[in-house]
Amino acid sequence: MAKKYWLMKSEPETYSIDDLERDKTTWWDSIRNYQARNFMTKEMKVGDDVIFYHSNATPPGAAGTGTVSNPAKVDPTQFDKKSDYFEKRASKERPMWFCVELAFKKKFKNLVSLEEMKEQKPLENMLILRKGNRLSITPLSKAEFEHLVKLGK
DNA sequence: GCCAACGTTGGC
DNA sequence: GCCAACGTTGGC
Repeated sequence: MAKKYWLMKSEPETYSIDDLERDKTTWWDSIRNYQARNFMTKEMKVGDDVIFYHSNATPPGAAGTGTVSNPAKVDPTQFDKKSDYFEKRASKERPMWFCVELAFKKKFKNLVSLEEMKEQKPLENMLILRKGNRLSITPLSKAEFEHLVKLGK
């Protein structure tokens, strides 16, 4: 299957592109949204390219790139009673939530702010720009991905 | 299976 | 801190 492209949101106060650069890879756990989960379990493949997006930031925007480095596995945080992400409906036999591993690729020299993205004709169909969109993982076209990389250089 | 209430996200 | 948008929950 052809390589896909994704945009993954994170609040930099929680986990930023700098954290990913330091860690090299991270498991994208604690996702509690069915649509995002289904992207991870059904559509994301090792080698897919990812835009790392800073939400709830000043300013919000695309901060860098990564790549999917491991396919979806069971998200361990759903079994941790002390975690905010504990899921009482889940069991080891029937886990509900999954996570992929993301590897650092590049930090953008220039953060591509949300404001800048809105001005870009080639990006006008991006889901992230749609008002009220809260989905933390969204698919991108190859052209959108490449345009963002160009702007970030 | 509908839908109102509620909680969360995220830009501003 | 406000509020619009949207997903989820739960009563019926």
